[in-house]
Amino acid sequence: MNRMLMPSSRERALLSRAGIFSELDGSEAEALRACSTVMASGSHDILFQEGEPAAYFYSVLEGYVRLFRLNGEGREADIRICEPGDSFAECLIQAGGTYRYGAQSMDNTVLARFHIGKVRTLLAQHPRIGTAIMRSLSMHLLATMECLANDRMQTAPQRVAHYILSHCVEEGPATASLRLPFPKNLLARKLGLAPEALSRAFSTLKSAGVTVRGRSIAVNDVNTLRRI
Amino acid sequence: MNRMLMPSSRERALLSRAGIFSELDGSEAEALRACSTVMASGSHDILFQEGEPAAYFYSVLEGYVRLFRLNGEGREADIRICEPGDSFAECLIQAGGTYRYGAQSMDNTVLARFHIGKVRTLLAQHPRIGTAIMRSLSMHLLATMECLANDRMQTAPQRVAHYILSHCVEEGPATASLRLPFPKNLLARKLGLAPEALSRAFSTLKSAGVTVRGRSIAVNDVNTLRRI
DNA sequence: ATGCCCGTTTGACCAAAATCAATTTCTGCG
DNA sequence: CGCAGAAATTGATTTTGGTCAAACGGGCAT
Repeated sequence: MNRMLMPSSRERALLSRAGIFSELDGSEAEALRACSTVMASGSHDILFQEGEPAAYFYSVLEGYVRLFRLNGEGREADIRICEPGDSFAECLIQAGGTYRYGAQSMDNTVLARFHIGKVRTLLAQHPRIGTAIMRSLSMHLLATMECLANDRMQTAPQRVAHYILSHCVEEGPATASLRLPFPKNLLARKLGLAPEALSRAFSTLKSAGVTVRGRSIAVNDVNTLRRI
Repeated sequence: MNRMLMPSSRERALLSRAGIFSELDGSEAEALRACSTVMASGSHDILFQEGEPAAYFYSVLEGYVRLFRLNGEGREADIRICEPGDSFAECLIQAGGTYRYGAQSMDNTVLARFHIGKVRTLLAQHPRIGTAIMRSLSMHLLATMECLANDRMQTAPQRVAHYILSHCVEEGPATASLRLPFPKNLLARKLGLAPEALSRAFSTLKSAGVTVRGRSIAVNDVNTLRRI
């Protein structure tokens, strides 16, 4: 069930996690904040479904949200897993009408939602808000294009290796590690894999020096992993 | 080899094919035109490669351009096939630096290229140019998300059926047809399939009433095709 | 300590598409 | 009209990942 939280300084601190604020000055951020509310949702809550009229775009403050498409026969595909700081559905500021995909919380989640009509109106007086949205759209577009390219070009072990290499922290001359901030089934969804396939990919990568313990992943030699 | 064409009223007519102009008024369009040049390129010419410093974004006026990613071992993936009216690389206005993918002409092609730095400067005086770019980015993002979802959720025959249904012109009560504006191997690239797989998908769809003759595709019953 | 539930792993089987090769068809040019 | 080259199709095989089922492990409640 979705619940509204009252505006407060805690809310303001939460809102500052939204990436979209990151290059706005005080008055710009205040104007955008005025179009937003902070809300909480429970794990597995549906935020919106494909085809519903689009009133808001969103930013994840805590937790995870998956964006997905259904087909008419019970199948579905994940399109994107949104993490804290990430926004989604802001493309509807310009491409209006209805939501083109569904959104579901995958955890107890706190989000900001921004009223699309109000934000659209703001852009005339605060063009740098438009710039922030343009940057956000650009980053999402590049990330989605990269995801499509990786799906089309790489095997499951290569996709997992690529993910590890992009997210790990180097420690020694060749070692690195990563702690997943979410369960492995969310990583599987992010990479467009079934959980079984992710598991098998990790198993395959053992011979390339990757060790998995729960959500902790350690890499013995990043150069070996780059050659996968 | 890329060649510059001199500004002329023919060039202006060509430029008006760029979708990005479509909702701009006279002075806005003129300002954007001033940042652009029209160029031609031959089939298979590389427009830019991944990693090169990004100076321009582009709009296809005639012909077709593919956007692609290479991996280090000779494999490549098509990310998008751009058709007349389509723009690409405008995400670099905000997400600067270098090109994130390569672009290649797939036909004798005429394009407009827009100087990124000059367009960025224009946005302060002409915020509706920013709005046009935001709209363009939004459409590209939605299209790429849809493509990713279709790749993940649908078989090859379903992807082809979906393409036909989205592009055909209804004729009778249940019949429809389509003439592909490009060779079938470009359709295969667009759908993320090998040409052999596209051929087999068309063959499978024969039993659903789809007839192919060169680039012409006829559908006996769109409702059957919708059920694929 | 035990039981339950959820997440993960493993095994087996199957389907889909890639890949490789060969053949056929189509298009454009001389 | 014939030919060459490219595009498309067809056949066979391999690879990859999905699906289904079962088992295991970890965390939480009793």
